[in-house]
Amino acid sequence: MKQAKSISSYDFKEIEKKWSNSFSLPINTNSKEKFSIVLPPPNVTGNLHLGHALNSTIQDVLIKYHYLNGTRVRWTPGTDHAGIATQMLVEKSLAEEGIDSKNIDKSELIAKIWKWKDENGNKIIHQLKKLGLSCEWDKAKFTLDKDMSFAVNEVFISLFNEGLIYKEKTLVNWDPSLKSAISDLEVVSENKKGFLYSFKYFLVDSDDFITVSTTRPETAFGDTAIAVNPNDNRYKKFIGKKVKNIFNNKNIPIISDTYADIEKGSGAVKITPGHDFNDFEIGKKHNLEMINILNDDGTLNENTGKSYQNLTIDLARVKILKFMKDNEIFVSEEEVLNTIPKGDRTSSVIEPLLKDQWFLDVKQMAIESINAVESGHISFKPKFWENTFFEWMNNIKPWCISRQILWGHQLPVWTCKDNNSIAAHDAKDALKLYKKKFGYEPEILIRENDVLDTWFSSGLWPFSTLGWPESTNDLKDFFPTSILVTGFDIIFFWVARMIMMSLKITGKIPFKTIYIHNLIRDSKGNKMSKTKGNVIDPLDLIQKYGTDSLRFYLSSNISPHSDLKISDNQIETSRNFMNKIWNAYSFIAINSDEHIDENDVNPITSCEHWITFNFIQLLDDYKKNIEECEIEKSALDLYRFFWDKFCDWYIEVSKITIQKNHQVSSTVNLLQNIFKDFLILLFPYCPFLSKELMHKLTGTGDILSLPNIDKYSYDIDLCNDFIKIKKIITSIRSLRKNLSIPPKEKINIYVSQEFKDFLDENHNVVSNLANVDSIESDDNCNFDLITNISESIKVSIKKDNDLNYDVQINKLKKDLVTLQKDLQRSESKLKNSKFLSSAPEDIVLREKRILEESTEYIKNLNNILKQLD
RNA sequence: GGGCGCUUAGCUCAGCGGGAGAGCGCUUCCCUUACAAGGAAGAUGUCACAGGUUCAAAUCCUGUAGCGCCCA
Repeated sequence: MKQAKSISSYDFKEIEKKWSNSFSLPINTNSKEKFSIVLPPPNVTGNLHLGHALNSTIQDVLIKYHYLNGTRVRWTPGTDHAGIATQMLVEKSLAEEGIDSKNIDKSELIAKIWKWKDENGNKIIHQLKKLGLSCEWDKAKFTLDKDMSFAVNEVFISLFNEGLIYKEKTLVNWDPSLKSAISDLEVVSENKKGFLYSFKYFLVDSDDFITVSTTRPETAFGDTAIAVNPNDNRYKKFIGKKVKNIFNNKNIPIISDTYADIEKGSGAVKITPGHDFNDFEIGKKHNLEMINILNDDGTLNENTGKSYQNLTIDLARVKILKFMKDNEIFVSEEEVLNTIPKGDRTSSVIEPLLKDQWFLDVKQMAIESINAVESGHISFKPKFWENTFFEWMNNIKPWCISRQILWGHQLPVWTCKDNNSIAAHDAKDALKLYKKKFGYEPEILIRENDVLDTWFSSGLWPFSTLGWPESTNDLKDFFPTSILVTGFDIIFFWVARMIMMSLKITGKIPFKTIYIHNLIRDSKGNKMSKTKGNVIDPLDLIQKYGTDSLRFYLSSNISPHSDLKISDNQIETSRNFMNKIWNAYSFIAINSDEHIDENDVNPITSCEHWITFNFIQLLDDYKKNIEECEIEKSALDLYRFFWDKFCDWYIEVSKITIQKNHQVSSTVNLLQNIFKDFLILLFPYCPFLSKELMHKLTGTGDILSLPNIDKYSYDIDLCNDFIKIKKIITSIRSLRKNLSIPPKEKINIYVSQEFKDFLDENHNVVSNLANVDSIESDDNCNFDLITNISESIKVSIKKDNDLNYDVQINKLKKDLVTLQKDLQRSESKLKNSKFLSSAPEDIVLREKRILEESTEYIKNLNNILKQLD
């Protein structure tokens, strides 16, 4: 062995510092193949969390792999303006300074939000960059960029002109703290203990009454009917009559509708069309009056009378219950679990409220999206997510796209006094178009104040980021994109809307594959949340274990069926793997000259043939798995190949070859080459370590294409020889262990003459790796042996009375039992004529082989055991 | 209430029609000159339960139970 060079130890921090920001990929100009991804834009308010790390690592593995495979790749990053979240955040920080945002001029507040964005909005991008991603950072977009906004307007105008975007006064989800409408998707249900109150409505001029139940007694001010089921014998006689609503002094009708469930409660239900989505439908059907009883901030309004006006709902509820009791119409209260709708951003209780809002009719777009998935033009991976997608798309409702907040894309709609509206890019255009459309000059055109739902602009992301509506080369080359990688939580919010928008606006699918990955949970399986205080910061993990370790951990532990429970142990396993690779490089470095000859890769020893064969196999599986997006399988293959094969056997055998053989250059060259090519395969997963070691090995950190596999060759017979050698080495070590022979003590072993001839050629390997002195034939030996036997390999050492054979005997006995089971199974299978006629030939042959081998094996084992007893 | 997913070694999870696997943990031995973040040799399972299909089921089908998620 050559003189040891000074070898540093694995220090990921140094490596990461050295190679940070060096992962932009040169363009594969010659390729016609294209592979493109758009990064799900994180919110500008965001901080890097493990979900981002997982999400972007998956994409990075795919991008780097496809790049190495010679494809032209494009990965566009960017950020989302996150309307509600960002505005709330800025308002909160203003409040901390003692400034109430309500007292600030609108344009001033918008300016403050922009200032915040300019100062803090790139934080998440900087954090993402730490991961070593091959995004095209210089092409990063922000959803409020000029060109993105232009695209938004363009889409809006087109949908508006088609009549799909319209304004309607209807019941919407109203967030009283935001004073804005939100979409049904942004409402989350929360279970909470509450009460179901029952009270009486007396019929007009009668002592008869109907009992109704509600969890929201204060809405009685808005009750405009009582519904009973037409088949309910108790109430049939009341249908068409009226009850007196003493809360709003109206006589309200008793209507007949199957909506009232005979079995439920009293069977009669109060109808509040102004504050309940179901009741709203009933109200429309029966032409009922709709009374709004709430102010925009959620307090009661003038329609509830002076003594209730401006009370909060909680206070009003207490008061109205007292009123019911005082007036002897209160019947009962019962504790129940009810679902409270809350805003996903604000956690405020959401009120259904009658409001003028803008909607996008997505029904037809949804049908076309379903078709695209059903026909296989777009496919989900794992496929079962398609069901979730279909379920939602089949029940889709018009999308409320207007928000009464400041931060976002202002609706490009101008309205005249006479309520005619026109959509346009700017006021000048609007005027021109208005005249053209309506045939006269409007008195004054006023732009809508509302801004669009944030998801409207992100719905255009796959094509707007590539330059649409301009017909750019990027759009031509990289749209539709190849794959979308995202979490299941935004299938409805984002994925579905991108599909709808893309099909509608461009006539093309936005992406061919949707790769849905799961969540990352804490080690106990709990969802990470700030309130629980169990959030693990990926940057902390990077600090502790290194970026490559985190990336390798994440990409090798994805599971399509279950969430990923973060585990320090497993990250450590990845870190150990990095260290192993580093150290293997040290070994190679110590034993190699300055340069590597990339063409000298002819295997000589059986081990070299074997490792070459295995590397070719690895590359094959690796490509197949990544192309199927099963990056965790490739990661595991890399691990197994490198640790179990490359290090445990190939390096160990190479040591012997290098030590014993003076002509080592071919050995070292092959070692270097396979290691170098392994680094290429590692690169998509662990870019820092790969680049560093590539740099050390070749003098350049360039990793530009997948290994050229054609230069490798192997002889399968020699591969099989090495498998035999491995087995005998293991067998000797096992025997040594079972007999408690110290590892350092050299032993003589005895094998069959035939096997001895085979081993002679490989004497060095066996004697070194099993610490064997001599290998003799057992044919004519005149003393007792103790034997280890496995499959066709039998190895013995001389019996020595100082040794204890019990462990070995027990092992052999145990083996015997297992073998007898195997034998029985094979026998019964082969006796079965149906098995012989139905099973495929290779299975039958294998069964026959097992039978033969285990028979022979058992015979030998029995003989040996007999001798030992 | 509707839908989806899961149940395999002590723990975390692969495998998804033909001889039960990995990592961590565990046992024993070894600081052997790439690596103790390491090496060697091991132990460990009615593959949730019950039926069915099949020559053959952890794997496919049906049902049951438990856990989790989504929608209402």
